[in-house]
Amino acid sequence: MPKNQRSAPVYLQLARGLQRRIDAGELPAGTRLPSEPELSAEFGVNRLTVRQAMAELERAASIEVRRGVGTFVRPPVTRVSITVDPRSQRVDIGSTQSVPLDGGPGREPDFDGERIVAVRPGPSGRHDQEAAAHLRCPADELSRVDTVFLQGTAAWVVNSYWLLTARLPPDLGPSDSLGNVVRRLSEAMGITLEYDWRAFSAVGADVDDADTLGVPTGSPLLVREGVSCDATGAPVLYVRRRIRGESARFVLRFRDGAETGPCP
Amino acid sequence: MPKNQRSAPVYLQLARGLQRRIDAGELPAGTRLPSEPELSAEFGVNRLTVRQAMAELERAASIEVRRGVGTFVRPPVTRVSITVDPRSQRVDIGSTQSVPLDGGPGREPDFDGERIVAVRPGPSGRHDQEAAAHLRCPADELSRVDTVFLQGTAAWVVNSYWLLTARLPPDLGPSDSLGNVVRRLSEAMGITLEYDWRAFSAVGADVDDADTLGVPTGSPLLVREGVSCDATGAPVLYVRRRIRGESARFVLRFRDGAETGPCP
DNA sequence: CAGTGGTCTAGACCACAAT
DNA sequence: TTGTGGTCTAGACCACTGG
Repeated sequence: MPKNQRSAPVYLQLARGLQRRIDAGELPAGTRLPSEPELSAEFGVNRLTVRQAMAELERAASIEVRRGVGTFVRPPVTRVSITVDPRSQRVDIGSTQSVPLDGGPGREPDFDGERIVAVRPGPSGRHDQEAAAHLRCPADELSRVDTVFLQGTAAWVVNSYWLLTARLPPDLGPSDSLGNVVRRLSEAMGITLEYDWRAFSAVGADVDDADTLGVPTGSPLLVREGVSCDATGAPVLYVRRRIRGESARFVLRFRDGAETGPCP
Repeated sequence: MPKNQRSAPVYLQLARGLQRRIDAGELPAGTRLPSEPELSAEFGVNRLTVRQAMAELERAASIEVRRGVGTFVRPPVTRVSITVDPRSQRVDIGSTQSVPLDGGPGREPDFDGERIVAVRPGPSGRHDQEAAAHLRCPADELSRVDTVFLQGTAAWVVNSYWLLTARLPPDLGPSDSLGNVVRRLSEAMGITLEYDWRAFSAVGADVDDADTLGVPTGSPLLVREGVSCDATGAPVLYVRRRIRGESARFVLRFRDGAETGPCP
């Protein structure tokens, strides 16, 4: 319906054709597609062109490519819902959820929780400026703490905290693990943290996050960021969480009672 | 820091190298990168390898590739914030915002608003099952209304509504435009719609949405979906909005007063 | 081992934007 | 017209997975 000039590139035609067959149920979830050489021969195009089409579908999360094995039609995504009551403020939105990672059976979680991967005093990256603006202080007075939420060996959330270096607990270090880092920080600072604001947005994974999360660059991530403040309202902590797009969804409920239909 | 087996592919080394120089401010926003043949010669690799690296950075939204012109370092994203008061329920979260599209100067909006692009009675796609589950009715009794939010000629939101075909206003059709479609539907049904729930998640653009929004397949989209119900609490309308990731962010404020620091 | 997808090369033609 | 990025080919070697 939308754009339609001249003829679309071959790889797009191929991708759309396959996508259509997937949508129609003609290629149900789990189906193995023909191998790249086979498709290449079948459609009379170069293997690279086939690969380009496959890359489209993979980015659209329609197929899963397994090296050395084959490519398969993906099942529809199932997300974990993290429910938020819009009336009760200061609820800790989705801080300690345990989430079943997709990818099927056979995953034995050997560790669940938040793990610190880096503590960097001083400016050290792309988001320091924003953090400084949100916390209304110079960027060079801030430290950044990076953590991941693990389930088993796989990370499903990467997390960055910014706070004044002066407030950073000295005993905090990499490979320090387990438990709620926010609570840890809050106790170390002797402050009760309150929510100021939280925001939701979507970004593509940058090269680093993609690496940490084990997803391709540009993969959709759900970002939840915000500022926490002390009892006087002074901003103390800026948090920026990047969650694998397929993993979670935040839900706001507006009606009372146990209105539990087949909701999210 | 994370993964590090053997040596990374050339295209990744190249991409990371450039990304590092961008992050360091060595290649400020707006800088034009050398052309593909130039980079190809400079690093002694094939042009396709260079292109693969470029594709990585483009998916990471670090660079912008302009056909026939060149590739340029992107400025940091600036989002429009759509603020939500978590205490006031049933507020219409971000329904009628007008948003300045990125991409620089020279865009004269000739039309802003919601425009219907398709009205399809009966099952017609991938999300019909979910819609039916949310509305607790058979999928073949539902109709789907697709709309886009335009600014000028560019779409920044694609929207799908599901409701009982029996409730669909007969005078609703494609190229029907302007105004708030939800209000229109609500009036036609003679029902006051209330929020049941709304959820936020991130997905990659599928082939269709990518086409409509003019973004590459797999681009991060912020999804806001939910169910509206009538006064008795019966689910009536399921909405699924896909918003270009770079365009918007939803903000929840938890503190009272005019706490307007350099917030989101 | 054979088959799969992942990377890379060399070369070609095209559509597009600026001049 | 020139130079840019977009598509496509033919062929090669590799790393991984499974039996």
